[in-house]
Amino acid sequence: MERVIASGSCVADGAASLTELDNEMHRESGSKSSSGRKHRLSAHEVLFYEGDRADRIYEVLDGVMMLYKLLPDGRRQVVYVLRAGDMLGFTNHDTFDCTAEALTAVELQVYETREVATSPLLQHYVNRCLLSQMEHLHEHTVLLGRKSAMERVATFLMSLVPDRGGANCAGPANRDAPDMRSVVLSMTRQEIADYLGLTIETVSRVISQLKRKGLIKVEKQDSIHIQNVCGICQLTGMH
Amino acid sequence: MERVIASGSCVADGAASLTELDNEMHRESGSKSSSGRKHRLSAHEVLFYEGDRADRIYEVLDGVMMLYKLLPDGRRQVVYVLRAGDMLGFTNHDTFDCTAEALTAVELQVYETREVATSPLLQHYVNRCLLSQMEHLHEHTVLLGRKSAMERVATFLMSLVPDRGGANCAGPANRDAPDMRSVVLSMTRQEIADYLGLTIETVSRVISQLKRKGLIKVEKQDSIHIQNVCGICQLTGMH
DNA sequence: CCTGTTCTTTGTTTCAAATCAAAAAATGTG
DNA sequence: CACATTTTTTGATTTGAAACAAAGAACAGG
Repeated sequence: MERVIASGSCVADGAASLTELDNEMHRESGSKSSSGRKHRLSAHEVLFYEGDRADRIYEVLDGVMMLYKLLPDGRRQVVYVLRAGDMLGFTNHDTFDCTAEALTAVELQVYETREVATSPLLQHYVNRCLLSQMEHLHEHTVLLGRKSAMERVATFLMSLVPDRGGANCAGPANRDAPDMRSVVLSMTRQEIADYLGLTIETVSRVISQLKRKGLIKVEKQDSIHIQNVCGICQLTGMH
Repeated sequence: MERVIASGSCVADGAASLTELDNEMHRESGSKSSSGRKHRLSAHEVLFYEGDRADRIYEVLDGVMMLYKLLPDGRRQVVYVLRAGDMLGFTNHDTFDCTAEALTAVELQVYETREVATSPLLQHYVNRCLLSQMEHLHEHTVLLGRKSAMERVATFLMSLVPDRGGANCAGPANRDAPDMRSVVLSMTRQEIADYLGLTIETVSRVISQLKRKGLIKVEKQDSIHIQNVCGICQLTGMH
């Protein structure tokens, strides 16, 4: 992945299949009138660029996306990671303030802006998403402003453990044996680094440290087995 | 100011005077039915603590407030600075996720949660605020994750220059001679440090550097004369 | 106006993470 | 499956900001 400092260009239009029924992933208010189109992205495809005209909002039905911003010299900061149920694309202005890129293959529900304005149900759901994102951003602000590299990585890992790091966790995942969980990162080391405000080398080193301490086991690059959830949790700086 | 790691306790109830008319500071949709109460805080008074039950939301009519979070060991991160027109207190849950403290004397408009639910006008305004805060948090995330100390302070100063750092700037302020502006910080060095993810010493040193370079002049502790807006702007990392 | 307190600045030292460099794994492709 | 490419890991060194320390300014209150 080259770190181009591009901008402009827009949605890579894909198969806009009119899909069956609203998936039951919504924790909130059952069905949300499945009038809209669906949109599919493959991994690392860009949905929209910062500065593009904003005319629709999206709900992640499946897969993982990220929002990021670039500085002119190429430094990147991932500002948000979106998973099933999360919404993206809302803005105060008529342009997007971040670039949205798929981390994995992604399925999206597409809503027109006016569609949101007319549906109170949808509006309510969008609002819930906004508030939940805001809260998460507050938490992430603390991470970036005040936590050590080890604390950042530990916090990141905990956020992937179902029912431990808030709502935003990776898929179904196994919650069988206590203190023995597997999490799927869905991000490269570089993406994790750009999310946690670190370098790729530091992320790698911290993961190695945790491995050496026996707290985690790296199954695949992308998949980490957390041997000791409590141990990791102690390292987040929050306990 | 001692850095207590307290929590609990609640709103220091003050003079809930029923005030005249809606102030005309609202850029949005003229009058917002001035049914509500007003609330006044003096500098460094806490409006609510993280974890307190959330039952009302507030609009800053005058003065400056901050939202912050504490880690158990006392590290603090200021996650947002609120000025006239900004709203605070909305949450996904029934508790606040941050502590809200006045940086200066503050006047607030108080809205009951149900009040917001019933007024479409108010709801619309709250939404605009949410989106604008979100956008600002994204920008601040980049600052905390990727910018140097110098870039952080320069960005902070620019945010206080009217019509240069987005909406969130200090009061009316003078926009007379080009390239000659005075900004009021409304924050101590410690508060700035906790906002920018730095230490008080680093903030002080960077300000001294800017002083030596002749880009700024410190009038009072709290008030900085920006001699060369372009110069500071070049240092934000965004140009 | 003096006096204690708090806040800010400046100097010195330390350290965690960045940078630079290169080997080792993993991944993809003809 | 061998080869080229990308990603990750590990090592050595540098560096920017933190931590520690202390002097100097600003401020509050009697």
